[in-house]
This record gives sequence, C-alpha cells and structure tokens, in this order.
Amino acid sequence: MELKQVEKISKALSDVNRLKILQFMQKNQGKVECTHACKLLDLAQSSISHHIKKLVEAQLINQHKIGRNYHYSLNHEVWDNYILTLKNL
Amino acid sequence: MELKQVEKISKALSDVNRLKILQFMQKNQGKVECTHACKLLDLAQSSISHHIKKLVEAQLINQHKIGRNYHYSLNHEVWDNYILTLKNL
DNA sequence: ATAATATATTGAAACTTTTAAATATATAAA
DNA sequence: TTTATATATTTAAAAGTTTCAATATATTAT
Repeated sequence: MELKQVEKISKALSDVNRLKILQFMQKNQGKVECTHACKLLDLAQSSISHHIKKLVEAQLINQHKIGRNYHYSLNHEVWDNYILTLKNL
Repeated sequence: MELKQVEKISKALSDVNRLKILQFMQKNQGKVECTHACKLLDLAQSSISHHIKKLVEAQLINQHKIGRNYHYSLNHEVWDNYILTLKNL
C-alpha cells in the first residue's frame, strides 16, 4: 500500500468517535443507525454523518443502503493491507 | 489498548512525512540524523524535530541520545499492541 | 574559552479538521 | 399525497495541525 493511502487511513482512524463507530459496527453486524450513534456518541446527526463519510472515503468500510438505513461492512482487503503495510514498514 | 491511545498513534501515523521518517529509521538501524532527514523530506529542521516529537509522544519510538545525535528504536510493544487492537477492534 | 554542529523550543501564518445549525433529499407510513 | 423518519450537504465558527524563521540549548572540536 502506498504511504499516501496509509496516511489517509491513519487519519480516518485518528478520531475516537470514528473508532467508536467502527467498534459499534463490528458489534452490530455492520448495521449502524445514525440516530442511534448520535445518542451513543453525544454528537449531532450531521457530525456522525460526516465521520462515517471519512471512513467510507478512506475505503475502510463499504456503504450499502437498505431502505432508509445504511448497512456497512468492513473492507477487509483494505484493512488487512493497512495492517500488513504497517508491519513491514 | 485504550481507544484514546489508538487515536493518538493513528494521529502520529497520519502524516506522510512521519511515515517516511519511520521508514527511514527502519532502514538505518534506528539512526536518524535530523539534518539528513531534512534533505530527504525537504522540510526545515524545526519541522523534522516537531514530527519526531510526535512519534515519541505517541510512544511509537524510543529516543536515545548518543553524543549530539539521537538514535531511535521502534517501541515494538506499543506497535504490536496497536496492530493487535486494530485486528480485534 | 570559542566556534561549530545537532537538535529543541517559541511564535506566527497558513491550512485542515471538528462541530453544529439549518437545510435538502430520499424513503416509508398514514 | 401529506407527514414522519433517516441520512446528506452546506455553511460557518472554533479548535487543532503543519510549517518555517528565529532563537535557545547541548555537545564536540579547536
């Protein structure tokens, strides 16, 4: 993985709210209701939306709309590649 | 590892200059001459110094002064723990 | 001691990120 | 088709980061 991509992913991971969103996703089969996350993180809805966007833009997660909600899945290829790149830096 | 520490380490890794410094260290047995890194990265000396400080503060590397120079070593415990925490997020 | 070298700190400008309020859009329910 | 719900986008303020020039400190060589 290129250093620029490592930088981008690290940036996406460098906020405790985004880490909590990722953790919450993992515990909920990749399902996050934005409004639920708002209560959990005590942030405005637009802020949650913004944070999720950063995770998507870093390609850490894939977004998949079901009705009004979104479901997410960890992009294992990118995630594993990131970890591998760090290991062999 | 606590999420706050994951955040801090990710932040330290979220700059391409710091990644290059880490890479350079790995290739040079943990030895970095600040002035040499300046040429490599095309940054002012004070900027390099600032970047290295961030890596030290995140506990990613240990700093060890030898004469006028510094030698560094990757803090493997923290590094491995970071990777493990991400894997099991 | 004095000069030279290596790195750290301070201060300030430019830039980026985080946040929320307001507003927009898309879907579902009545 | 009107209303309610879920999420996205825009805008703007506040906070944080990056950078460099100038200056300070610490070590070595003369």
